[in-house]
Amino acid sequence: MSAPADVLGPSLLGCTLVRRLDDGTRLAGVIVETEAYLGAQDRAAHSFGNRRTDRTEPMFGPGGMVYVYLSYGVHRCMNVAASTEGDPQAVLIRALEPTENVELMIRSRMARSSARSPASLPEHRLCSGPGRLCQALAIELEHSGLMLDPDGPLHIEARPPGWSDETSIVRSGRIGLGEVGEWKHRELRFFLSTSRAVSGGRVVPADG
DNA sequence: ATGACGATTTACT
DNA sequence: GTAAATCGTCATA
Repeated sequence: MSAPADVLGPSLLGCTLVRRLDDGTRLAGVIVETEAYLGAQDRAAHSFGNRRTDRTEPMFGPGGMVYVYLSYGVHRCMNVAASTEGDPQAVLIRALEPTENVELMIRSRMARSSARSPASLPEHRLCSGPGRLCQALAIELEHSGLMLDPDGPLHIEARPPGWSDETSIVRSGRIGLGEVGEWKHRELRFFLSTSRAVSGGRVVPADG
């Protein structure tokens, strides 16, 4: 977790994000899409220019600290702080392939969105976006500032032994940014080309 | 105290 | 493809 964000981002693909509910129930999915935010120099990062506030404080924490923020007044997005304490880099988790307690995740999504029927939430769309996965795993603002911890509400498990999807990792420009100059086009989004659960535009750099 | 602004999702045309 | 929803955060006063 102390790797820089552009290294941590792709290395989280294939790992499993686990949400442990108060009663011990596990909601989980394999990470298939991430984005790196490089900190003080990155015009697209909340921590650009070392902007340090109550909200962005977790980005300044040690690698493995969770940063959750509210997007568009509607959605939560979860990040994991990268690098070391004081260097505000982070990796945004953008999509998962649901694996554990999927029925419960569907119910969690319905309770937190205007979705009316499970039919509108097929497995490959359940967690295919940063806001969606937070709905499915019941990730809230109150989780911001926690450390990833196997005994806590959130943690990340290593790739299974023999994981061999390294070759299907693809990169592209980040999604949904405003006017941030060159930073808009730097390839800091990482996803598995083999996954159907990645969000929105499956934009691959020229030739594909 | 107030006003502007989103690292998005959904429904509808 | 377009548009609306919706509120915490941040800057300014």
